[in-house]
Amino acid sequence: MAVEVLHSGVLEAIGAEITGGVLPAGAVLTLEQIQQRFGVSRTVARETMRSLEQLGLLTSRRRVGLVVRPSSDWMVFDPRVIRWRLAGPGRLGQLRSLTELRAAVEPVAAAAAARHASPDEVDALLAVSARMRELGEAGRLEEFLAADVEFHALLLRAGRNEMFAALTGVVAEVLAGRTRHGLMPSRPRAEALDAHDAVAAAVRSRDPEAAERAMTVITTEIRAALGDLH
Amino acid sequence: MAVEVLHSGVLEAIGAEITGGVLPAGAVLTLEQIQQRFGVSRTVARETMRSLEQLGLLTSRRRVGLVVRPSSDWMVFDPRVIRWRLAGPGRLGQLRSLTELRAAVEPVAAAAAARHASPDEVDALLAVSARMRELGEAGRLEEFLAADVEFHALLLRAGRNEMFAALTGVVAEVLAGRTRHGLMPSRPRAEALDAHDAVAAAVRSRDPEAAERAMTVITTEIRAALGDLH
DNA sequence: TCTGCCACAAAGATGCGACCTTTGAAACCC
DNA sequence: GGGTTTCAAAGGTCGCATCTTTGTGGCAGA
Repeated sequence: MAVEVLHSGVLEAIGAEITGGVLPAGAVLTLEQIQQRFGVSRTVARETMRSLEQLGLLTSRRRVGLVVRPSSDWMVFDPRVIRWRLAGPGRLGQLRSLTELRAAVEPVAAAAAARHASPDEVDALLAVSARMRELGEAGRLEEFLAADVEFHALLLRAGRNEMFAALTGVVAEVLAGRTRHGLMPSRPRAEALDAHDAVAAAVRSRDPEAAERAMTVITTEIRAALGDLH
Repeated sequence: MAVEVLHSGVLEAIGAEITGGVLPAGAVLTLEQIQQRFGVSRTVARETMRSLEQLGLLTSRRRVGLVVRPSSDWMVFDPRVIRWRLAGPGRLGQLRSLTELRAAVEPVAAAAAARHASPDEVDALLAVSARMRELGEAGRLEEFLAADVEFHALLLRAGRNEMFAALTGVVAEVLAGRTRHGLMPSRPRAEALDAHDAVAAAVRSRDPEAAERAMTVITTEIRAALGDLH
């Protein structure tokens, strides 16, 4: 990340504008405009355009320009798109739909983890859930968030399914988003800590059903917390 | 697809080689090689490289070249990556992981559809499930597949959750993949047809739990069919 | 001989400007 | 008025020049 190339800056700017609704579907850009606005060469403008095209944010048409596509065409699983949307208006809706996805996948992933996790992964899960309890009870929210992310990442990877593992980034964004938007109690609830312990314990005892149930407790609580914001 | 630009051809070729394992993780390409091998300009080689980079298939490092990344870094939700992998070796593993994802998401999506589907969508679901029965009993597999894809696409969209809707392409690929690989009986099983009807009926009567149960019947059957191939 | 610093070169990153190709749309003809 | 032709706008491709980063090998000192 350190040495981000030129192209990225332009991408970030336009990507945020499109996902944030500043540039609505149907709006038209041209390479020329991009070059002038950002003071970059055609090469860079073109590469940026290609990136945006791959994200489904726009399509390029000869003689017309770069046309912004409707949100239904966006690649909403892409981490960048998720980040932009969580940073813009409509972030609550985004958080809600992501949370529903989590609620669907994570229980099943927990069951898979109970079947396939390696001994090392089991140990790591237990260790992280213990750490979550310490940090949570000490009110160290920053570190608690990091541990929470690690817990879910471990679990998703332990299921030995690359599609689940690929959702690690999504879950991390959701967790971070919750914290950023004050949807977390100042001290994690004891039920949440217990549920994480229960998931880890179920994985250790190779009990898929128990793991699934315990994870469902977690996702249900999260959905409830989001629901309160209606 | 008609007017494919140059850049796409190169992308397809290299993308397929990487995802197919011809170019293993750690392999190194250079822009120069790409230019010569495909007879394209540096611009095209660069744009291709950017595309592959966004898909997580490789990273570019100065003084080194374009390094192929391990499969754990690939954006496995991207439709192109899915298509390439289903076309190459390891397609069965890919089909299996995608099916697990479906099994996790679709029941929840069915429940969401029961809550949020519009009257038009309900009608469409009922119509398509009826059509599936006709086509299935007539043994017209091609058309049956198309109707099947439409059914699941409708359902995913009706849940009013963009993340679910974004999985339409994944489901379509899985269904098509099953048919292509002879995992479908020559005549769809009556239980499957009944289950689709049951999902549609549950959505009509706004019964999320019933919709979820009925969809679980479908996904369970599919997983069983895949399991037989061990 | 081993260690560390430095210069060189390889390969990507960026920039430019010319020319090609497609295509929307206006001008024109029947 | 409708179909056809012409034109120009905007992306697509190209090749080359220059800049920047960084791996590597060589040289010098301990």
